[in-house]
Order: sequence, then C-alpha cells, then structure tokens
Amino acid sequence: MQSDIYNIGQAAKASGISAKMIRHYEEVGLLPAASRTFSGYRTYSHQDVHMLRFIRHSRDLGFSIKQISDLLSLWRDRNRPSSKVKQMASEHIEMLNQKIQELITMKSELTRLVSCCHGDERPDCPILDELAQDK
Amino acid sequence: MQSDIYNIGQAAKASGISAKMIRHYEEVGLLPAASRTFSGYRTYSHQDVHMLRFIRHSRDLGFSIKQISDLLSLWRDRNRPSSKVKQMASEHIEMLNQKIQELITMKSELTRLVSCCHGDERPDCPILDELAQDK
DNA sequence: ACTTGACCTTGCCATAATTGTAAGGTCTAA
DNA sequence: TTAGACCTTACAATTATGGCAAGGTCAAGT
Repeated sequence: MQSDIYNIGQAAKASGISAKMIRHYEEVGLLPAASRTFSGYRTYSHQDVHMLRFIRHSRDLGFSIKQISDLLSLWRDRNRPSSKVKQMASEHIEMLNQKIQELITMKSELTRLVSCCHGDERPDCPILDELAQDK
Repeated sequence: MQSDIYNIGQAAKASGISAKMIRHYEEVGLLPAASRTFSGYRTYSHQDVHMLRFIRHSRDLGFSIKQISDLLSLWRDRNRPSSKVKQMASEHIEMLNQKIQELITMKSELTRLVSCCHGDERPDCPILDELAQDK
C-alpha cells in the first residue's frame, strides 16, 4: 500500500478494476501505455492507481469509455471550467433518465399483463394473447 | 397486405423487424429457416409474419432472444400451463426492476454531485473531486 | 540448482442485439 | 437492355467484460 510501484495485479486490487480491463483500457487508449519492467511486466505508480480509481468511480456511475476519456481530460486540465463537467454529468443524467423510462414502460406493460393472467395449469393466457396480437 | 406471400422486405415492413434482424433470428435459430424462391429469395407466409409480430412485441418488452424462444414454444404448445408464462414474465419483471434500481442509484448519486457543482468558468469541481477520491 | 505455484504476457473467442459495408445476383419497369 | 430497388452472403463494428490457451517470469521451498 505504501510502495509506489504496482504490477498489474496489485493495481487491479488497489483500484477495483480487473487486470483484464486495465489492459483493455490501455489498448483502446483510455490509459497511456504503462511503463514496463525489463521482463515486460507493466508497472504502475501511485498516481496511475489514482487515475484507475477515478476511472472506476466514473464507470460505476455508468459513463462510457469515451465519456470517461473526456472526464479524464477535464480532470487533468487545471483550467477547465467546471461548467463543462457539470454539463457532461447533466447530459448523462438525461441519458440515464431515458433508459430508466424505457425500462419502466416495459415493466408497467408487463405488470399489467401479468395481473391479467391466472397463472394456473390451464393454457389460456392473456400474456401470450397480447404478444400475438396484430396491433 | 392481403397476399399470403411476403419477401423479406415486405415481412420486415409488416412486422416491424428489420430484414437484417429477420435473417439474424433465422441464423441463431429463433426462426425456422424460411422457404425460398427458385432464385434464393426468402419467402414468408401470413403465419410467419404473425410470428414475427409476436417476436417484436416480446422484444419491445425487453425479453432476450433465448426468452423469446421459450415464449414461442409456449405459444405453440396448446397444452401449456399459463403459470409457466406468468412465471417467465414475473421473473423478467424482477430483472427489469433490478436494472431500474441500478440506474436510479447512478442517477441519484450523479444528481447529488451535479447539485454541488457551480458549473461556471472556474475550475473547482466537486464532481471531479469526488470521482478522484480514494474512497 | 530445481521445482512449484502464482502471476505476468499476448492473442483469440464469446457474450447480446443491432447496424453497416461490400460484392454480387435478381426483379421490374421504362 | 438498363437503371434502380431489392435480394443474397460474409465480415466487421459496436460496448464492456470474461474466459481460455500457450508460454514467460518471479519468489519461495526443497
């Protein structure tokens, strides 16, 4: 924990991002290429792990890799206007809202169908009936 | 509309599923292989289009291809117990609920962060601060 | 030294549903 | 006969993540 040099497994444990994904993020350019030991092992500094944590938190909020990439740029930019960050976050909230609404619509519709179905051993089923409707 | 023979484009228009996806559903086994004209064009009957509509409705409710496949089996089974359908639907509602909750959690957290951010030209940004937190 | 086990490397495949693209064959109407 | 619309297959890309395989490396115990 106090050492400044991590290999990928230690960085993974410390950041909560799997080694697999750390390599992937490097490959797609979200992370700069890690420096390597003589034998080819990736090495990470405390700063690197800090960045990985930033990525994980962003990911946990549902940001895409592209968005996280932009957030990282803003993070590194000491002259960023906070308005840019706020706007990105707000837009993401809007996207979340949209997805939530879609799912709620599905759920409501399905709940309605379920409440119409006896759910016994007989074959009559309003759920199937409605799915089959030409509508 | 009254003809009983559709080619893939007409079936797509009539069902609301793209021709591309109709081919895909056939390839992965959700649909039986369509019969063909002499020159190799797929042909669909009114019944087939009916099934495609069933698939679209199921898809619109968020069922996976595997689940739709099971729903189709139940649909075709004249001796199905409606309880099976109801159970599938109920389980799907549970899954939708879970996803909805995840998204709502993200949204709440992000909304909290956004409300803390001035969103002006200055660089201070609690959103970035929290993303960067070691936590 | 030598072996063992844990860990690292790359590369490829798979997921789920959908879209795009490319190269080529077919049908229809002018 | 030709143009344009539509069909065919095959392959790639998307998004984020996991799995596997074959092989190199490191550290600890014998």
